[in-house]
Amino acid sequence: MALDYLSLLNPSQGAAVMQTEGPCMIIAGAGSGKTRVLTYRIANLLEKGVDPFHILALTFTNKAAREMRARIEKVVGPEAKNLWMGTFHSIFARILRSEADKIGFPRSFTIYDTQDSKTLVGQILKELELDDKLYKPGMVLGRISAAKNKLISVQQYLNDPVIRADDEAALRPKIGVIYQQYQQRCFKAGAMDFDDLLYQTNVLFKDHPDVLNKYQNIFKYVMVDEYQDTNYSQYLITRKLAAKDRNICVVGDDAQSIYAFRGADIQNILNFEKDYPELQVFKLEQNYRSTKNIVRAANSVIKNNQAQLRKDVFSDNEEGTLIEVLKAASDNEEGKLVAQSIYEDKMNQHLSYDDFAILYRTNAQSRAMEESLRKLNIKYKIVGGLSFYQRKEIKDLVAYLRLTVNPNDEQALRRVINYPKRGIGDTTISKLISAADESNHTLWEVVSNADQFLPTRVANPVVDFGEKIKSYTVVAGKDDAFEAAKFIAKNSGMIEELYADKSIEGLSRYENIQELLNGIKAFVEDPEREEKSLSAFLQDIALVTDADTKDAQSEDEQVTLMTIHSAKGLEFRNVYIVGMEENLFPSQMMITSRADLEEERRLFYVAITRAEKKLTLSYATSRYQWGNLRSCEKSRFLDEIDPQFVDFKFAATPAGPGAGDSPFGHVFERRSNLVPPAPRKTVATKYVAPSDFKPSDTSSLQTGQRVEHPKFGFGTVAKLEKQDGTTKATIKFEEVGEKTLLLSFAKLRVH
DNA sequence: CGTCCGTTCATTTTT
DNA sequence: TGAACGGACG
Repeated sequence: MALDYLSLLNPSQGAAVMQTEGPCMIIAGAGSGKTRVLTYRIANLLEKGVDPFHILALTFTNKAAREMRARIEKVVGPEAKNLWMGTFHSIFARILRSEADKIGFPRSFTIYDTQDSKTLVGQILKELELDDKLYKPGMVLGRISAAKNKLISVQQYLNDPVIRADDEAALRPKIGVIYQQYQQRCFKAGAMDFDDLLYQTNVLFKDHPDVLNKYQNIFKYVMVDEYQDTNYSQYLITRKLAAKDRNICVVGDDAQSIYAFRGADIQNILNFEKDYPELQVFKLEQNYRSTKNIVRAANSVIKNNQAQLRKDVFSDNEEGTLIEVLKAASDNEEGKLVAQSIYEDKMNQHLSYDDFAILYRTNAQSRAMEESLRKLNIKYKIVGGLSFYQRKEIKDLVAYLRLTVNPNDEQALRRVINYPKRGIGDTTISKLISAADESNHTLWEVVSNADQFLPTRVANPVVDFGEKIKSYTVVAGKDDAFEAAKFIAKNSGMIEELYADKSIEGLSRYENIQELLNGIKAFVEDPEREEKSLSAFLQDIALVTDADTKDAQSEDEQVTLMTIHSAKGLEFRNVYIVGMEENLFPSQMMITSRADLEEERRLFYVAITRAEKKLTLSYATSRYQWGNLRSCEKSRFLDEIDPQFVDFKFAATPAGPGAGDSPFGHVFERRSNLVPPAPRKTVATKYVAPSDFKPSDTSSLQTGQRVEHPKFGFGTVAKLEKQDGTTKATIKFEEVGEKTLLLSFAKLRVH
């Protein structure tokens, strides 16, 4: 039974859904039902008899891919499972795995996350003894990443006179050499970073036309979501894949391109027509999300941009309330006004805190907001903090798992070679590294043959460590991911180490490990998974760095706080955009060039169009920045909004004596009824060492003895361990809990 | 081998 | 302002 698409869609949506053959571009304004169109378009293809295995749909986030798959499944049923649908990175990681041997990588290659990459760059900088004032890992990695996204190989980078001149002008002539080292080290470690997943796919398709041909035949229909955010590398992949059948459909909105700083090239969407002269263009211009006022205000802002595709977004929704502008004397007061406004709106209009979002340009702005929300007892959540997989303890265990699957993974090896402590110090590690360098072996090869490089005494723990990892590899070869991970967590000593730590943070670290293990269990027990190996699990999580994993578990209603960037694609009933100040939004670093300023403006456009019913903008006339108070001017963007959509009444300068623009005045009066009860002074009974403190001889110290420490106070000896000639004492202190001290250093008085 | 303390540095970041 | 990192020191 054929679906009656046209009754479910407006005319332009319907036309885009029906046009299944040939190149096609859908310009989808904010809130115009883009996902709906993509969903039905794929459903339509399937209904016409196209095999789901022949359809490739690329997104930028896992969340987007998951949501779309779910929606398609609702329309067409379980067939949707067979679609090639996922993020660029996950789809091509999958392809690279099966073709890895063609480009010289192991099938089980590791994916380095940004932190691994940064650490590796840092290590290379150290080894090359470069000036750390000039060469910052983040900055260097940025250059390397930009090069890869433009498909500039190491050789091209080294030979290009323009690049060379650029780097030399910036007094950083060694970037090319670092790039070369970096790629070599990744290759040796059997690792790819995020950019490599796309870069190496291009290499694969370029050097192996037969492979390209194979995938051209598989992917008869290619679809790309958020096309305005593609970089050159992604652009070329899609162009190559679609070269044969030319059934490529891209969806995007040039007005929402906000990732140029990460290599996204807005020209990809502006020039799409040049690649495909027979292109069909559809414009989705009706906004179903926001009120007329919000949509029109957004339009009035974006029309200040020159580089854009013509479109006319409109709304048939109610007029709605005017946009409110709040003016505050300081960042703290801004927080107060926003929190207050949220509280009042919630109460007066019977809303849930889930209906509210506070958006800001920089993460640092969240602090003032959080404080004010807490004072009013408003629950909130911050999107985009460090995700589960970035926590130290999780990265530690994952490093063990990575090492088990790919022992050459240098970053994982260095992370856990002495964690938990097993007597392999920094000196030993440096020796191993230089041995690896000189003998042209991988670090792992040197570690597993450490007795050939080091004197036996120091080599022993290293060899033991190597044996341990080898035994893990064996376990992972026969058990599923859960059994293997459980074994490794226990055997490595991590569980014990974390369990011993009874502090609050220690407890939560222990729980996080349990949660990771639970996650692996769920992975293994998922009936739809074919591969249940450790390797499969690692592939799965390497690209799920996002906090988007599970969000459904939010118990209480809460206000959402996030950067504008992370708000893209989301919508909220009431939205607050805070920090509308020059040099903050637009950012100071973006006001020098027209292109950059236009990107900031698009960012503002994205922010405005998140709101369904009510939009509030706020700014402060002074703000703490890097420790000192600076005065601020309101953002030029405020003046770009057509004033007929704005209500400035709350931004008016308060009347009355002493008010004016002074940061004080009316601010003080407000403060009085908001000030929380002063925090009770916690008088800590701090131990102070007596002036006559003299350490005693501890060579004959016994377990159970009572001792005194100049800093920690009184305690009892719980454990004594002799190791390599030194003695470690674990002492239970009355004030500060358990501490492990080296007797040779600790000043103890025996009682 | 750890801990403490001083120095340094601060956009945005789907993967 | 504050967090994150590296070197000195017990």
